[in-house]
Amino acid sequence: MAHDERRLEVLRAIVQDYVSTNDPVGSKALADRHDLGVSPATIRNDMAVLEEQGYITQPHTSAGRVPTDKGYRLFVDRLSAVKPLSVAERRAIERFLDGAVDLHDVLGRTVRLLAQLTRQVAVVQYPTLSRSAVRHLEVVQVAAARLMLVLITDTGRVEQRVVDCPVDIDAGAVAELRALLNSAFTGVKLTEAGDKVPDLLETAPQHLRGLVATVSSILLETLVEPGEDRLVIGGTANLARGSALDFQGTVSPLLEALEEQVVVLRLISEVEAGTVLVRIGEENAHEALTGASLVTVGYGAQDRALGGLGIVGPTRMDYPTNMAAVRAVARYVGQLLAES
Amino acid sequence: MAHDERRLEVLRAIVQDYVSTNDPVGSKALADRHDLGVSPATIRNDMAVLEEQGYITQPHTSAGRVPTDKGYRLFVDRLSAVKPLSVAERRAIERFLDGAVDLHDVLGRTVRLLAQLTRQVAVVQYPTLSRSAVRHLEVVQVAAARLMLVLITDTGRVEQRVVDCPVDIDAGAVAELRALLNSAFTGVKLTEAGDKVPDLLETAPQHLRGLVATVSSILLETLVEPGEDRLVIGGTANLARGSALDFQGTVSPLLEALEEQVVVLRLISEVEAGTVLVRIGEENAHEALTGASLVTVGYGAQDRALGGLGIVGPTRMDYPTNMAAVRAVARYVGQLLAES
DNA sequence: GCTGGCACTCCCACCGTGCGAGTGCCAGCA
DNA sequence: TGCTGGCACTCGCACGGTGGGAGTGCCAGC
Repeated sequence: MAHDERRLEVLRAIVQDYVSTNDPVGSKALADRHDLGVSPATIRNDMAVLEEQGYITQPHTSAGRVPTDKGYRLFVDRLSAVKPLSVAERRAIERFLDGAVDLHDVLGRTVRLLAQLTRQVAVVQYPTLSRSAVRHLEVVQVAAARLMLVLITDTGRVEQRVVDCPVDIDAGAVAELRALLNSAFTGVKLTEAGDKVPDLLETAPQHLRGLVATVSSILLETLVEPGEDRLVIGGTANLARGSALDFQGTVSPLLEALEEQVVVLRLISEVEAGTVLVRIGEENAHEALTGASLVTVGYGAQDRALGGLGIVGPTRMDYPTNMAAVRAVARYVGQLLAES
Repeated sequence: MAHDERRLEVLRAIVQDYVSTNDPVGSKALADRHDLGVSPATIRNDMAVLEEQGYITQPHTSAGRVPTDKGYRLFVDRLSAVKPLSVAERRAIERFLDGAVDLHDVLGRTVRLLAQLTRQVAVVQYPTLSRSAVRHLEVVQVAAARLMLVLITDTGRVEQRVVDCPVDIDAGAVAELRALLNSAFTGVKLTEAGDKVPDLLETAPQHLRGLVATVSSILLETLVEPGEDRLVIGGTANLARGSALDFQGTVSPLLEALEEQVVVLRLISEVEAGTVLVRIGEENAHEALTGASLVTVGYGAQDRALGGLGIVGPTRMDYPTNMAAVRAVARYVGQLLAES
């Protein structure tokens, strides 16, 4: 029916106006600013229906309407097209990310870029260890009975662990150990590293067995485990900035949740490369994220996501633009990392 | 003169009361809450003098007095003793930091601990590269003409750089290069690494010269340079929390400055191990830090500071307690890192 | 040099009010 | 049947006036 379409048009107009002005929007303002072809009175009727359906609400009688989470959801799913970035923005992305010297630097730049582009809090996950493979394992002797294990993955991550050994180790053993570990693990996915351990133990010369066992267990325990994933966060100033109003006065619970990392990590790792995922307000089970929206996407090669990135902001945000920015940045980062 | 002493006592009382209540403190309240042995009228006279000397000020007529930056300075320098930590707090420090698996983890825990202990924003610098020595240099082939250089320092830092080479490299060359670099640089301080390059180039076999030159220059350019220092920041939620009032409404400039890192890094690296440094309000040249105080200290072995750590908060903070916390944490972190 | 008393200042919280934006409903019209 | 203009009603909010209270400076007395 034509009615339904117009109602959706009204909802779209409400979302757009509310996002840009931050004021509850009334029927008259809508009629003025949009070519809906009907009078305010008609719009009022539509609004009443939309309200009954739960897409909009009014903060108090005789105020304008505000989209609900459900309203934003409908808007994102059916009423908006991802807005292409301007040439200037594309150029800014390139300029910002080019010249990065290492993974840490790439992700640091990415998070700043994303924060600047969207004026929201930006979040970037380090490439997941669980989807990475071993490129090289280095063993460095730190003290007589202490080794440092350095894992270099094919995604460019470098992780270190200190291993305490029961007995002193001589330099020759270190070299042997290094060779053994590399021949066993190089090229192996971290999730499958565990399967290689029995073989490794068998082929290891007698005098190294104990050492190899200790080292492998540390490797598996501390590196393969999920929860070892890292997050870079930036643009928190954007939270304190305008959107104090959007979070009923205080942003500190949200900041705490962000610093805690674990909640956001769980959400951000449920991504696919290329598909932008939007979670709105109450859809985020966690309490501190009620009232906030996440826009996330996986980055990496086409076939597999190395990790996720995205933004966190008030539910009242410009979804089309932000989705575009997140997607574009992820694409560019994916390319950049594929090269190295 | 006895007068002067009592005046200082009055100043101390003002600072203490103001810090704990956040209300401008009047003569009557002072007389009630402190045993100054004189009447409010006398205190008023002292206050008038203190105000004339610039130690306190009143927000408006008929309000109580508030310490100025100068007043806090005097308080910190002469009127306060660093408050020893409670046993529970000491135990909390140990419990919090024990079980850290690597440098990243240690510093992450440190920053959370410090933020929790002081209820301020905590800042921890990675051990400065300029004061570190090379423990090991690893060279990993990433592509035909691309190497990854991994630097492991004696302070536990691991840094990586990607090096693009003009020509393809075979595996043998990589091994030779690794051996050359390690024999030249292992044990050498990063600041002195430059001096070793001429020797290195001379002893390098003909066919590796070009490669060695490329790699060394990357090493020196990107790793020895200052500005490569890193910062971990935590507890920003504490900023948004109560102290919104302390920063004339908005904390976002301060958050921006923190994320920028460079300003704070400059301040935090001017530390000595063991000596707690306090910078109050206007003393911080940078605009965004006006209105904020920094309490910093170097951590590391007794003889040399590996890096700095500290807190950032409103000028209205509990200096004695925070100074104690910062010092205790630095000491503990120093010990922890000395072991590894 | 300290003290109590006193007059004065001035912020702030409180309150009542009018305005305006916005709504819902209704009768009329295409 | 659905859209429209009109109208009465609601209610939040900005606004201005006001009283109380906390705090001060000064002064005379001890």
